[in-house]
Amino acid sequence: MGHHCCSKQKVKRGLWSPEEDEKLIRYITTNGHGCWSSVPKLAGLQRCGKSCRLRWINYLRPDLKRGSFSAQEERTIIDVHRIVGNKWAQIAKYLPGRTDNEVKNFWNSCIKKKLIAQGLDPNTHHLLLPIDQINNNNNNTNACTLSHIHQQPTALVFSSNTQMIKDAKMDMKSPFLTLPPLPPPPDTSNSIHPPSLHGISAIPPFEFLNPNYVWMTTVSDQNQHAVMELVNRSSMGRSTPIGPYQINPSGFEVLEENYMRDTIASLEPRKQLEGVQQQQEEDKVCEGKADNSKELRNGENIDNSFDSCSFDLELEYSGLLPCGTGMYCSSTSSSCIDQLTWGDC
DNA sequence: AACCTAAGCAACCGCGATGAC
DNA sequence: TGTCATCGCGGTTGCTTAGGT
Repeated sequence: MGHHCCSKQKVKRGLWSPEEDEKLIRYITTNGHGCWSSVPKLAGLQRCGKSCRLRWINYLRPDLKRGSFSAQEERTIIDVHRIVGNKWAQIAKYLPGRTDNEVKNFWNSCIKKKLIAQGLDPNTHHLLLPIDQINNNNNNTNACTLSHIHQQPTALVFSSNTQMIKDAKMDMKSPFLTLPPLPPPPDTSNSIHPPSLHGISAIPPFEFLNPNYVWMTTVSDQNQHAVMELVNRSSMGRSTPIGPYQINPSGFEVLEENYMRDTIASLEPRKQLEGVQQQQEEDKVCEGKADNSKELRNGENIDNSFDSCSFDLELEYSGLLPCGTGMYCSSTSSSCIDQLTWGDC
């Protein structure tokens, strides 16, 4: 049985033969596809127009990039998916040479499983399990606990008690340092807008990171907020605050977005930042995402998760990082947070 | 070598959006 | 304004292949 659009035609189904591919390529390269429903007849194919279109878009187009996805592409998919959800066509716009079908298949066969294995909900990108459960599973009961889920490249989950955060500044070389910014889609003039960065709640502003900077985190007692600062490595002590963020079990939340944006813009100006900011006003979806970051995890109100005397600072830091390049190091000493670094150890 | 299983991928299906009439 | 054809997208299916036993 053919498609409804070509049920009257006798059409072939299944895999395309090289001869069929050649016919379709020859026809489209010389004539263009025009009306897809007429393509099979004009090209001499026993296929329906829909099948021809799909074959061309997903496989025969000359600008397609074949082969496995790079770490950067994987990173991009995760980041955009966090914002737009299962909008594969929109995600694919950020990956030149990749099709929505390809992105979708890669997500379902690879990324989705990785995220689940890391205890992250692939739909919401939030934690599936309570942080303490993850810690217990790792059999690490030290007060300064780092739970880098083994062999899982895209997430880092760690917790520490309040006093340590107060006593020590956390110097965390971000795993995103080597990753380039989220590229704009090839054509931003069409109806598909670049995804807004507004409301990204589960991650620090990775796209603005620079190898010359390290993250420093302090905790504000009154507001129960953690303030993240970017500190210039070459002039330690001269910090450039990016925060404040509220750090909650769901991740980071920017409390003063304009402050962050202005500061970041001065550090790492992005060409498309203005467009992104405009889009922030329109992007209701992302507002919802931002609200989600305030929502409960395991039924607890976020405010309640910060005990005034002793709360666990929990950072969910999910982002793409190829296996092996982001080995996470931890010290078990009481001052270990000072020594938490990514990389060489 | 044969069988089984899971992963990866190409293709199909169904539905909503859009535009022409 | 309603109907129909077409397009585009997301979800799903099923085939192929690689790896393990």
